[in-house]
Amino acid sequence: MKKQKTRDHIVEAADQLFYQQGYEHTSFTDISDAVQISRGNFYYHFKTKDDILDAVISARMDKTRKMLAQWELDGSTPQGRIECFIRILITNRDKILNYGCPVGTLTTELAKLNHASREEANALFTLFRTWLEEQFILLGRSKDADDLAMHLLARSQGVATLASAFHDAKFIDQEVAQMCDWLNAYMPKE
Amino acid sequence: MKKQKTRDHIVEAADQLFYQQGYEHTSFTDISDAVQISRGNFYYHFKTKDDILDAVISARMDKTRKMLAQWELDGSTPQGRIECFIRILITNRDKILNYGCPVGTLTTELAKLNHASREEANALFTLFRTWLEEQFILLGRSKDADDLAMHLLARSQGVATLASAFHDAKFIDQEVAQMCDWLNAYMPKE
DNA sequence: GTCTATAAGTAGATAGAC
DNA sequence: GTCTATCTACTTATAGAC
Repeated sequence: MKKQKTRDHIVEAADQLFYQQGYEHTSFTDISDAVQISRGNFYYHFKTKDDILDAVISARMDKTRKMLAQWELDGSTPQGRIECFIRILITNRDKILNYGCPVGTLTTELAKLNHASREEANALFTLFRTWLEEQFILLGRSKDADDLAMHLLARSQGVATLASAFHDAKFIDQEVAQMCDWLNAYMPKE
Repeated sequence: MKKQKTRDHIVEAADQLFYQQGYEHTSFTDISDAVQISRGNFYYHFKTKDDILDAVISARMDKTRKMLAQWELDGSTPQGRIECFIRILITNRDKILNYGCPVGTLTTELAKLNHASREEANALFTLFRTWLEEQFILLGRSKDADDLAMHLLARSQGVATLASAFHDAKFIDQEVAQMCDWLNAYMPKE
C-alpha cells in the first residue's frame, strides 16, 4: 500500500466531478477546490489533465472489477448474478437521475471530443459486456451470449438516459422489473 | 420567408458541429470557419452563444415535427408509423455510429453543464414521447401508452449509445429487428 | 451586414520559493 | 510536497471602421 494520499484524493475528486459535470467542463480549479490544494500542486502528481482522466478511468476499472467479483459471490446462479447487474440501476438510482450512467456519459463525451482515451473508457463497457456474456454462456446460451449481453447493456443504458432526462425514478423501477421478467421468461429454467 | 441567409447558415453549421463535437467543445471559431464569416459577424445575428444553442434546438424541433408529420403520411397503421420511428436508427446509421443520437447526447451534455436550455432540449424527447404515446393509444393501449412510448425511446437510446461506443452497425440492425418483433408480437392484431 | 482589432476572462501548464 | 506567481493560448464578447 503506497502512501499517496493527495494523489488519491485528486483522483477521487476528479472521478466525482467528471461524472457530475463532465470531463471538459471540469477545470483544475474545480478539482483543487474540492481537494483543498493549490492548482500548482497538481503538477507534482500529474503531468497533464489527460493523465488525471487516465487515472480516473483506471480507478473505475478497478472498482468495476471488484464489483463484478462481488456479484460472483452474491449470486449463486447466473440468473441471480445478471439480476445484480440489472439492479445497479436501483442501487444507484439517485445518482443516475441526476447524472446518468457514469460509463455511458463518459464514453459519449470522449467520443465527441475525439479524445485519445476514448478506447480506455470503452473498456469499462467491455468489462460488463464480457462478464454478462460469461453468465449467459453458463445459462447455456453460448450461441448468442454476446448478443444478449449487448442487449441488456443497451437496455440499461437507455433507461439511465431517459430516467435522467425526465428525472423519473418510477420509470427506472418499472424497466428494472421488466428486464428481470425478460431474464426469467426468456432463459431456460433450471 | 425572411431573407436571413447568414443567420440560417450559422444555425445549420452550429447544429452539425454541436452534434459532432458537443456544444461546449464547439467554439465560435469552429462555426465561423464552417460558415466562412468572421467571428465578429456572429454578434450581429446572435447576442450570445447560448442564443445560438436555442436557435439550434428550435430548428431541431421544427425538423422533428415535420418528420413526425411525414410519418403520419408514410404509415397507414399505428404499427407502421411506430416502425418508422424504430427505423430512424437504420436511416441515420452512419451518423449514429459516429456521434450517437443527436437528442440523447445533447440532453446528456446540457444536463452535466446544468445549462439553462436543458429543458428546451428535453422537449425534443417529449415530442417523440407524445407522438409514440398517441400511436399506442390508437392501438388500444391507452392504459400503458406512455409506458410503452418511454420503453421504446429508451431501447432506441441505448442502442444508439452502445452502437456508437463499439462502432457496431450489425448491432443496430439486430436490435431494430428485435424491436419490430416486439412491436408486432406484443401488440393486438388488427 | 460584415469586417478588423481588441478587450476581459479563464483554461491548462510552468518556474521557482519554501 | 505544497505553495504563489506567472505564462501562453484560447474563449466569449465588444467597439468601431467600412
